[in-house]
Amino acid sequence: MLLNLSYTEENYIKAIYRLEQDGKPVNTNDLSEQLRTAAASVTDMLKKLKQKKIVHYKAYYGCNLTDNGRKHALMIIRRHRLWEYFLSKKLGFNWDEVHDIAEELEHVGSTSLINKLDAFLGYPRFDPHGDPIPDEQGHIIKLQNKLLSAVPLHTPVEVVQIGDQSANILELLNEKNIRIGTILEIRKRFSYDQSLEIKAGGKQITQISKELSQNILVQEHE
Amino acid sequence: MLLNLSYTEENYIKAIYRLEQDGKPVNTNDLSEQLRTAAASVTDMLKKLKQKKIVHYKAYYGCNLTDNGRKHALMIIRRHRLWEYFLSKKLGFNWDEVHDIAEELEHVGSTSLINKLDAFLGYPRFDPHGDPIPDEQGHIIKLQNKLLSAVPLHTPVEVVQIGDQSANILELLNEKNIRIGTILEIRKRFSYDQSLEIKAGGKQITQISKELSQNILVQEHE
DNA sequence: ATAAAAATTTAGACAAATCTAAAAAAAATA
DNA sequence: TATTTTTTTTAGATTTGTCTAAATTTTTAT
Ligand SMILES: [Mn+2]
Ligand SMILES: [Mn+2]
Ligand SMILES: [Mn+2]
Ligand SMILES: [Mn+2]
Repeated sequence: MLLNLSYTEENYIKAIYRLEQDGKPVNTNDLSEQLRTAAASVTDMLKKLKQKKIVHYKAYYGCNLTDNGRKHALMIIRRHRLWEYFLSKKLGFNWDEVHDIAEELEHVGSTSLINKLDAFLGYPRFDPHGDPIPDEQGHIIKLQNKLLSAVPLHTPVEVVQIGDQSANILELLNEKNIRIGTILEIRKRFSYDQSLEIKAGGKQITQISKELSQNILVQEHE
Repeated sequence: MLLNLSYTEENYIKAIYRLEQDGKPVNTNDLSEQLRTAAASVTDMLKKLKQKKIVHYKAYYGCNLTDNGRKHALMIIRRHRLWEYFLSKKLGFNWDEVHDIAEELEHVGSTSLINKLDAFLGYPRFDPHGDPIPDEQGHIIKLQNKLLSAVPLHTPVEVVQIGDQSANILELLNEKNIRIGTILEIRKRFSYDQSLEIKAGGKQITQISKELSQNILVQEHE
C-alpha cells in the first residue's frame, strides 16, 4: 500500500502535511515558499503526486493529501522525530542541532529499522521539541496545547512544545534558559508590540516578543 | 578539503576503492559490473570524478583514487561499518540484515553525527562481519588474516572476518553455525573440487565449497 | 463592470545520471 | 603480421527535478 517515494517526493509530502493543518487546500505559492523552489516546479510535482494518488489536485485550486498521502506523511514524520529523539537522548546532541540531521535520516525507508529504533528508544511519545511521535500505525496524539501568547497574567504554565523547528528559535530559548518542562508565568503584557515580560523557572525575568510567544506551547501547571 | 558528493558519486568511490585493493588501475567494465550500470555511464562518471580530483583517469587505461579520493572512500566505509555495528549491537539486527540498511545510512554525511555515534558505540574497531572500522582520521587496521582455503589440515583456527558482504553467504554461514569467533578445523580436503570437510565449534562436521572457503578469513587459534 | 494585481500554469531549457547502439581502440589469436 | 574479439568511448535519448519567461486564470481594487 505504501509506495516507494523519492527523497524529493517525500519532502513535498511533508511540506503539504505541514501546511494543511486546517483542512483548507494548500496553494502552490505557499508550497513553493516552504520548499524554496519555483512555483512552476511545484505545479509539475503536484501533477505527479496526483498521478500516484498521494494528493487531490485541481489546477488553480490547490491540493490536499489523500488518506494514503497522509499515511506517507505520518511515516516520514515518525522517522524524523524518532531520529531526533535518538540524536538528542543517545548521542548527546543539543535540541537545536538535531533537526537538520534528522532531515536526512528521515529518508532512509526501512520499516524494520524504524520499528527497532522505536523499541530501542523505549517507544518515546514526544521528540525533543515536544512534538508527538506517530506510532507504527500512524496514530498521532492530538495535542491541545495553548500558545503562550494566549495565557492570562500570573498563571503558571509549563512549556510542553515548541512550534517552530528552526535552530534560531532554539538558540534564543537556550539563551533564556527556557526548555521543555520550564515553568513560565506572565508578569506584564505590553499592548504596543504584544511583547511579554515573564518569569521563567521560578526566578529569571525575561522579555518575550510576540513572535516568540506564538511559538511556545504550554499547559497549565498543577 | 572533503567535497560534498552526491549519493551516486559516493557509491562509485566505494566501488573503486573495493576494486583497487592491489594498486592496479580499475577498469571500466569491472566497475560497471560492480555497480550494475552500463559501461558508458561509468565512463561519464569517471570524467566527472577526474574533474573533481577524486580519481586519476586516462581513457582506455583505467582509474585510481587520488589521495583525496581515498580519504573520501575511507570516510564512507567508516560510516557504513559504524552503522552496521549500531544496527547489530544496539538494534538487534542479524549480521545478514545490516548491510543493505547501512548502504543507505552511509550517505548521511554529518561528521559530528558519525563521531558521536562512534563514541556512543564505544569506538568499536570491527563491524559485525569482522571488517575493520576506519577512525576519524581515516586510519584503518591492515589485517593479515588467512583464507580458510589456505589453512593446513588439523590446525584449529578462529573465524575473524567474512570476505563478502552479501546476505547469501551470511545465510549459509548461519545455517552451518559459523560466525565471528567460531573455531574451525579442516578434516579433509578434496582435490576434485577443492571442497573441505571441517569441524566447526568443536563438534559439528560440515562441508565447505571452495568458493565459501575463500571468503572465510581466519587466524591461528591459541 | 473594468482594469490592475496576484497566483498559477504552460512552454522551453538545463543538469545529473542513466540507457542503447555505433564507433574506436586495445588485446588476443591465428 | 593480419584478423578477430574484447574493452572502452562517443553519440544521441530518456528520466527526474529544477529553472526562467510568458501566458492564463483568479482575485482584488477602482
Ligand atoms: Mn524537526
Ligand atoms: Mn527531508
Ligand atoms: Mn557491509
Ligand atoms: Mn552505498
